[in-house]
Amino acid sequence: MKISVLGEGTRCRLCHDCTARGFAICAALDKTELRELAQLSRHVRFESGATVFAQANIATSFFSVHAGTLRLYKLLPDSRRQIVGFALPGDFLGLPGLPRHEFSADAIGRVTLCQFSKESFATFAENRPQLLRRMIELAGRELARAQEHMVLLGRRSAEEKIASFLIGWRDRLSGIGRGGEIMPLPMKRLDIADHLGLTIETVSRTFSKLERDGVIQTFASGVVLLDTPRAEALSAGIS
Amino acid sequence: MKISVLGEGTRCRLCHDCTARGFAICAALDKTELRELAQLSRHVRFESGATVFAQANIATSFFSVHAGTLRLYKLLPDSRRQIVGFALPGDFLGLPGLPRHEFSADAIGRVTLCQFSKESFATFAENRPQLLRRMIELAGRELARAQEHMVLLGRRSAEEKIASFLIGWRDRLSGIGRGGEIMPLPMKRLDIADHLGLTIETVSRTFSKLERDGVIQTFASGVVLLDTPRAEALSAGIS
DNA sequence: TGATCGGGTTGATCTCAATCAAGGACAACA
DNA sequence: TGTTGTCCTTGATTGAGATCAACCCGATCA
Repeated sequence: MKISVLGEGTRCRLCHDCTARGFAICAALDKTELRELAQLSRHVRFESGATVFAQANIATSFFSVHAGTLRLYKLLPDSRRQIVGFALPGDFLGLPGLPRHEFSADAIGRVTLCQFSKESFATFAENRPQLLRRMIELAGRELARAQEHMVLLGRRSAEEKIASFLIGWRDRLSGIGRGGEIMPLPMKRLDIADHLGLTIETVSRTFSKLERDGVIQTFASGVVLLDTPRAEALSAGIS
Repeated sequence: MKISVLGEGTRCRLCHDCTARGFAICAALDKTELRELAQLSRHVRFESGATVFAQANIATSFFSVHAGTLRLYKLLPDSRRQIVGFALPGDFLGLPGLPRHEFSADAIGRVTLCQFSKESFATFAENRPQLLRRMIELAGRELARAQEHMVLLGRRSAEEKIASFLIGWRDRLSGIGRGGEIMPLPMKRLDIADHLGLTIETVSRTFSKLERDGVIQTFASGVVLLDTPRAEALSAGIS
């Protein structure tokens, strides 16, 4: 496995001016606690395509995404794949109470994470209601996102799916201060297809259609929303 | 709204020999706390079809299901519907951190719930790590279920969807001690369709096919799994 | 310079589930 | 007893997206 642990010296510096701290689990902690938690963590890096953890394996760690994007997915025995989400900086991976990983996670491009042993994190959190409440909050937000995605998978057309995906991605990026004219899409067409319950061909055709209709413009570096109201209408299911 | 609040006298009796207590959040509480929490709750009853709360409304209460089944669903503006789940006794409804209801909930048959004001529940939970951890656990379990459902919606055939649904329903019922030869399905065909991303006709046809193939047998009162291994194989995606 | 490869696009055809349409079973009720 | 309404089933047809197939483009490399 392509995993490299960064040196001890890097640890605190990373935590100190961590760009993800505002939205990560750490937001619930004061300075002292932050330092204490940093002692329990190690920073790990994964190169593009590397698997951080695999579905059904015993989960021994929690992770907090520091930089990069991950795809989180479940596989069926015949290798059909459903990407249940993409993780961005600030996202917390792992759930107390479930002994095994519920999905696999791998890096899209280079990724760095804070890794905590489940036990030590649990001990640390045990009597810190503020941190526990923060975990509930993050879990709730994740659950809301999952439910919204069920609507997409169960009840939307291909065009609506792509539009929803783009609007949702834009919102997530701007939520972590990465908004901008041109929106990077680090994942491949196949990832998008497996996220939206489509095939790669349908994704490609739908991008082409949206471009032909003047809703978006695609570049190697990402996508620009030309007709945001139209995209938002499609995303909302008005049409 | 068809809502009736049960008398004060009923309150404690219900809590005392509550059939859902073992799997509800209350499982995290000791006797004293349980009594204290009971003070904050009121028991409410909804008749079949009544709406407990509606999507996008301000959430002022949390609920814990005491008896009955609810459908939890999201609507698109043009009235397409996705049922994101069914709630059973022990399920907790509502999430701290989100001001509005993320979905609507209504009763399938008669339902009774424990209702808590969000504020008083939050105050009660504030410094009870055990309760907070229990909430994380329940949220995590719910999230895992949501992700499994995404696989179903995005990557499974109609036949696999129905088989998965039946197996999942069986497991949930047995998880709350309601397992049995004949499995009641309180929801209508349309509910199943809107849960699985199908139409009512496809659900009906697929039930017929599974019955023709000797996998299930349907009765007015529910369904019997005749060929469980076959149903489980379909459910797992092996076929 | 050409060969190879991964990722993406586009066209032709097929298929599974949606849609359209009709009718059956059963309960509630006048 | 017939009427109405709800829920479910079944058949015929359609259509959105899957599948099959070909090709494009840029990067890498011999």
